[in-house]
Amino acid sequence: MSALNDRSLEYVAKYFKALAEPMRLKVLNALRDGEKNVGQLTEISGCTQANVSKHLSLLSQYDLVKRESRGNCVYYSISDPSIYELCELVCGQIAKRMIAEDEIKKMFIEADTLQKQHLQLIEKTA
Amino acid sequence: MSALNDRSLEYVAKYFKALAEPMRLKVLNALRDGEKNVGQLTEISGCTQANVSKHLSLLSQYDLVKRESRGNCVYYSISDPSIYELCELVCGQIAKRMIAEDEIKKMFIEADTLQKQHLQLIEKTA
DNA sequence: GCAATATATAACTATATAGTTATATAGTCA
DNA sequence: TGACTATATAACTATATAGTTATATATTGC
Repeated sequence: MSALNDRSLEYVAKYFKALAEPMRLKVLNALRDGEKNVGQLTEISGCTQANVSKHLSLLSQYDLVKRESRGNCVYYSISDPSIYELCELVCGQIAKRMIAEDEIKKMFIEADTLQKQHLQLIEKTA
Repeated sequence: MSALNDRSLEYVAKYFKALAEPMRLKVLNALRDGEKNVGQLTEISGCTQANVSKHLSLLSQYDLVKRESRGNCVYYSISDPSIYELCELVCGQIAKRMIAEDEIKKMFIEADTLQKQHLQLIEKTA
């Protein structure tokens, strides 16, 4: 990453872009416990078969998944488990942030409760 | 990543999306050796100041960069160096692939050379 | 206060792409 | 061969956003 030229940056960006889509992450997540065919992935993802096929085609283009047709089904599987490392790094980041958010939320709720109690107290004493 | 709900996937996807842009990667890359102000980043990136500002604002939103204004300049720096781990993982992937591509290219060039030699041979013997 | 500089933002255009429906393609089994 | 099932693709729409220009907002030094 020290002296990446524009072409390489372009390449890296495209790779990230392949992962920058909830539906594709859902598909990759579904493939964690082994290969699945398009029908299964369609069911899991909850969107149309056409859409799943399109996403799989893109993932396949970036070698994120392997394609193997057996019978009249096509089975997809993770081609390189290191993508999960990526996801875990990101999830780590996000977990940190969510915890922070939760703490902030709690503080707000506590503050809110305190304020309400305070107002009730004022009402009573009035 | 075992049981990520849709909201989390959305979150992860957005994080990747922040990294899925060549110009933003260029900026992050430029920040490897320490903080830089918007002017410097504009010069390095080779695009307009407005565009750099917009990208910085997005990176800032995802806590990928820290913002600090001193004087009438605003200095940005990497807020979490673990993003470089991400980039290195991706670069590793891409390096592998580029080597593979190069090998394929070589094979084509060799095949091409062979074919030309073959055709010349045919011409001569004809 | 006023000029000069640095950064952010608003408004806009152009482009990419996620999702849809409809259709094409390919394999299976009768 | 023909019906049936599974997958891929074409054509389209809607939406998001990268980049642009012009302008607003700070901050500094006079």
